[in-house]
Amino acid sequence: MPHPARRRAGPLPFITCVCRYNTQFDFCTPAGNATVIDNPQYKDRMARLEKWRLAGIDPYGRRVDGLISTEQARALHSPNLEDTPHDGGPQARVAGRITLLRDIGKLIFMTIADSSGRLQIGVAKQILGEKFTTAKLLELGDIAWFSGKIGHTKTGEITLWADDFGLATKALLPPPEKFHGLSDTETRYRQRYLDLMANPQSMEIFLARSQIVRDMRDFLHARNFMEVETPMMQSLAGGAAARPFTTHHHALDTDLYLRISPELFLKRLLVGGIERVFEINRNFRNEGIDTRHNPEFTMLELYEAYSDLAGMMELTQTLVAQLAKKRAETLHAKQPPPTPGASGLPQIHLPYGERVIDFTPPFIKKTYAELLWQSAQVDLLDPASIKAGAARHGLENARQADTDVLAGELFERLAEPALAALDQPVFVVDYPAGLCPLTRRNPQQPQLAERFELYVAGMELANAYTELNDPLVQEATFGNQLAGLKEEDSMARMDQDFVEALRYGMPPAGGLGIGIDRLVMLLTNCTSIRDVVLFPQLKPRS
RNA sequence: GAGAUCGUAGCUCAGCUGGUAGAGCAACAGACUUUUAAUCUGUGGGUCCUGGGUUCGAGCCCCAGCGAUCUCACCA
Repeated sequence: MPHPARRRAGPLPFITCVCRYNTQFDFCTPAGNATVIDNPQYKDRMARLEKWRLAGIDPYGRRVDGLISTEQARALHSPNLEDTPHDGGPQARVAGRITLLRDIGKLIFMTIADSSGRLQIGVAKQILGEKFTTAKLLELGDIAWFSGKIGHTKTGEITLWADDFGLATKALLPPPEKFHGLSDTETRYRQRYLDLMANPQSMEIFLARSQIVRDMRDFLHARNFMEVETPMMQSLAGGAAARPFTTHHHALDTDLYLRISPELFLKRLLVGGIERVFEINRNFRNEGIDTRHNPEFTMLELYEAYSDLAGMMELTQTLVAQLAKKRAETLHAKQPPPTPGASGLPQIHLPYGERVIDFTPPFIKKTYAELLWQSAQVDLLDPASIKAGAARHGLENARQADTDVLAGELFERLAEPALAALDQPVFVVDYPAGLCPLTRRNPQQPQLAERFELYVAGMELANAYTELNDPLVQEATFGNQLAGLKEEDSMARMDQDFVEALRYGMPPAGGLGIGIDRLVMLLTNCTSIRDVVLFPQLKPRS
């Protein structure tokens, strides 16, 4: 089986060899990396590495059996200190990175960190015997395992008294400063591993993110949704309005786009008979980067046959409130809630930046028209009023542009800031139809579409609608878009295959998208998306 | 795209009106059997982001560039 050629990025020189699959692999040597060579502590640690080798120990060890987490080890100690002897309760074996080291002669206290937390290790010459000399070689940043009895010190710190240990991995570069951690934002993002090892708060955010996504999947599976994966490389980037990234497939000699939305493929699955379907995965949009936008971001998108906007609203509210409740309980286990429940009803409060968001359902519901009227004194259903409002507020394209587009601009400029001031999630409903080419229109008021967006702290968190399943209307809408918009706006590209799928019949359905990164931001009190994306996109270092 | 702020030791940060580059942690040498950011004694460590300019003299002032953060703009 042929292997794809792999190349490691970076400024290092490459040595190319031919492996037995007759495929070229590149390996980089550390020799060319000036920043490493110039670091004097690197040389000191290289010397230490040799000492391990001279002691007959491979500084890059192998598998370690019988490990428990530091959290489990800690739990082996009885809650009452006196019930476990200070110098020896149950036997345990733990492993982790050495984050603190206090050498006081014939006794060394180390603090090791694993993904569950931290634990103090007592390394005493009296207990460890001859191996103590080797243990003295351990330094900050090394990864090691320790066996011993769980006890405590006279100050009450739960401690594993090591009777055996091993070096798992030697660290050749020093870890970040032990007390202040790593605060340089650029290094935190570019070398996230340093952030994770030095800043427990950062680790906690990504653990929380993982838990949130997992709970979301559980929630959807409980409602009989089926998870799927649809193409990320599409020959037409549809389902949203955004500039796509372009790439090229050599064998097919064809340009492809990274998807900006999975929508049109998920709806094809509705046609195929998958009645409840969801996907949690990346979308890619070639647009600006700021505290709320990363070029690749994770979306939950789901479709439910025989449902509609109201169904999506119930699902969204239940899901978001449930996730927020769990998060609040986690936080409140550590510290009391920011505000006490006022009315005796269960309250779900989470801190966000300077304020506290109340996720207690039901969420507020406001119509697009009423928000537009309050903020811009414009009547959504009166084109003349919109035109006048656009002119009044100095929109450049007030004369020629479509009134729904103008209303959308006024809404973003004037109504969204007002939404940002609210400390509760808000459903904005009844969007102008011209802004919703994939949405079913309101039968009573055809100018409006059956769509909502959920705003929290001024962020668009969710977007949902009653799906348009009439192929004739869909084709006409695509056609109108095609006529009116620029080439680079991908909604303007007619997806004939999708329209054909609709002709076979797509059940009436509700559809929903939730921005996972933004949801995690809200639930973990992060005001920048870069703090909830492990490796956010930054400019390459020159 | 515009503005503001920032870039100094491995890390966290000082640096006065422009006058020989500083601290803590980390490192190195040593002491220490209950520490908790251990402590104590001693030592070494710098492309002050890069390139120009002004000046007798620039970490500091000026210009340009690179990178970052935030705000605004763009983004249905």
